[in-house]
Amino acid sequence: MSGRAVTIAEVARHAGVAVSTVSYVLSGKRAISADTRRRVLDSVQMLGYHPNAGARALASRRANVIALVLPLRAGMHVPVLMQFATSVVTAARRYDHDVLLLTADEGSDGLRRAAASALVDGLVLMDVELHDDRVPFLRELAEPSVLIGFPADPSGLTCVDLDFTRAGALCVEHLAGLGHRKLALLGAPSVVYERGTGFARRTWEGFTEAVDRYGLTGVALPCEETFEEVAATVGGLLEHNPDLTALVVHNETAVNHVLGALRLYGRRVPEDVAVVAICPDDIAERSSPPLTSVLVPAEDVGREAVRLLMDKLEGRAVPEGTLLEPRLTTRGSTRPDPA
Amino acid sequence: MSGRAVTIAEVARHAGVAVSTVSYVLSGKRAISADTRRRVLDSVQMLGYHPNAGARALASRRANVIALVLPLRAGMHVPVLMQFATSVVTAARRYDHDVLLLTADEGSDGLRRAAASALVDGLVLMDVELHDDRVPFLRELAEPSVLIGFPADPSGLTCVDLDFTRAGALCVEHLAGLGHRKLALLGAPSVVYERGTGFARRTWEGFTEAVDRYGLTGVALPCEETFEEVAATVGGLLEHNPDLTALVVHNETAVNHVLGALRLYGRRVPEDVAVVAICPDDIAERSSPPLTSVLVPAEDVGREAVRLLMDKLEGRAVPEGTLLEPRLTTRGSTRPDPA
DNA sequence: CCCCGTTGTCGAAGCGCTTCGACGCTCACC
DNA sequence: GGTGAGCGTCGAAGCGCTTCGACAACGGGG
Repeated sequence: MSGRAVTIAEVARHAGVAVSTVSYVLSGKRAISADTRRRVLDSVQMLGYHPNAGARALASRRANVIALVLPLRAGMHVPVLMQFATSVVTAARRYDHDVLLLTADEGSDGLRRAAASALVDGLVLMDVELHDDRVPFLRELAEPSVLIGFPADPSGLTCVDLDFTRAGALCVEHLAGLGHRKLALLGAPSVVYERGTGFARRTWEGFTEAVDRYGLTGVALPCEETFEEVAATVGGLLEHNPDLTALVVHNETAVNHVLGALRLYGRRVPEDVAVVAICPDDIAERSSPPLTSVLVPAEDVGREAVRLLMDKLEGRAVPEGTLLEPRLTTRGSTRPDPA
Repeated sequence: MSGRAVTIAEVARHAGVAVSTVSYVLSGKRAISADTRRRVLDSVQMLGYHPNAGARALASRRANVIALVLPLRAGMHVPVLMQFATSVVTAARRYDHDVLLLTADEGSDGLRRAAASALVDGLVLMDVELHDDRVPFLRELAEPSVLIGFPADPSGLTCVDLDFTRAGALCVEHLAGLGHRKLALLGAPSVVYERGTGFARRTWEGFTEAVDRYGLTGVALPCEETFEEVAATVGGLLEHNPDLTALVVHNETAVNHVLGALRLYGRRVPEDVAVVAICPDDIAERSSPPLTSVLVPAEDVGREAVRLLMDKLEGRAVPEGTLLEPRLTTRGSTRPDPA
């Protein structure tokens, strides 16, 4: 543990073989007799050998590290970010890679630094915005990258995300199936739309498109995140749309405030108003009543992003865009329209 | 950008000096004439040279990377974790270090791997529990580490945290100063206390101690996180303690439910019940009314952890325990007791 | 005027690993 | 019995950097 670290040379000596043989045993890049392999592996075990990452990176021109670039400011809900991060780490470990954490506030320079110094072999960027400075840079970069989220022009890139358009539509389909005719979407705070964050817009479009397709009436509004603003929005909505029977909420922070506001205005969920949320499962489950929801499959997206990056690292071709199919879970907040 | 990377040898050739001279210019470890320095720096600029991290690590026996170990499951509020993480990254960058992200689910083995392979020079562990498996391991480890949070026995380690005992006491002092005589603490979910998470207990102790010291009456309860459980807890509390005028809430997730429950029971904040929260500022500000709060200074804790780790890496002595002083911000949820 | 301490620079020896080419075997095949 | 194709192993050449010791060149003090 302490003192000088064990080197491959010591393992070789201990096992009575050449250094290169140890290397080949460990990498499996050449055939080695079962007998020799055993001896080497035993020595590795015995001496507690761990290959030096720097030396390995230098010689093999592969750091076995990928970068995970966090968004500067969360356009998405923070716990979801965290789920992404841990799922990326877990997935990367399965490919024997580690994860270097970068924040977006270094901008493209940070990415260049990490890539040019061969600190990392590839990059995963989270929460990419529609018009992101780093996108042109990534196109030029020799190191492969995968984006979580879609920029306005995804050509020449590799992007993964939940299919938010489908998610918005799915909510409408569920509600339409229950007989609701008049729906509303409460979305992200308006600043998020102005910033051009893709997922918020895409949900909005999916909602609108499905409402039209089913011949329903629907209204979509941005939604701020303090209780008072939410209450005002919900109040206005109910007042102007007395026949409203269903709400789609795509705003993790506000969703509990929405339920609070409905309580405040004496509307029961789901008897008077049905609610579908697009949010992580834990929020949906912890609400009262538990919410029918379409979850953001952070886990899956992270894993998929890593898989795509590994494919690119191996030189395999990958699709430009990967959209993950949303799944809706029915819980207590939706029920056939009583009307 | 693409093609082979620029090496120090190319810089040296371009500047007409020896490789070692370039190295010394860049590291500043030997005196170099202003003239030579200029030439070298120009060449670096011109060629877009970035030292190869692996080679540097190999030769200097310093990776210039530290590990950040995320908790397996959040005992603390997730957004706070994220703040920690970004502040650690930002602070590390100021010392010219990068951050490798590890999850706790690899346990001690993961730490050993990262340390033994010289991937990282030191470790920062988040959300350490009172009886953490990794603690004995860290004591033995040659690489220095800093813990965020205190284990039961912090001897031989370096730990940083907010002084939660003081935070609990500070809330009581604030309320006592406003004339409140009968207080309650709503804490973390009971499972957190059972798990032996230090910060939850310490707040509890600080609260209790200060209540005694001021000769007040106080009751402390764990608090679950669904609206219904919170409402039940708050309801029971109000019923059994009709003279209760103040609440301390140390549970970021539940705090909005607490406010909702108080609304539900017709108690106005702060007229009927004063509320002090221990939570991040953004939650306190976004509540209605905005909450008087003691914030968890994630930013400061992360920065301090990195500073301590850098000190250890340089061989400087550091204190075993560092407690950060809490600060209370008065907002709309507390006001002199009307009684 | 000589010697020695500074200052600035260079060359070369690693750091610990991967990988390439070489080489000695064994064995199947004709 | 000769030949060629694996198979298993070895030695050595780097990978790109840091750092140590050496050494000119230059002054200042005796």
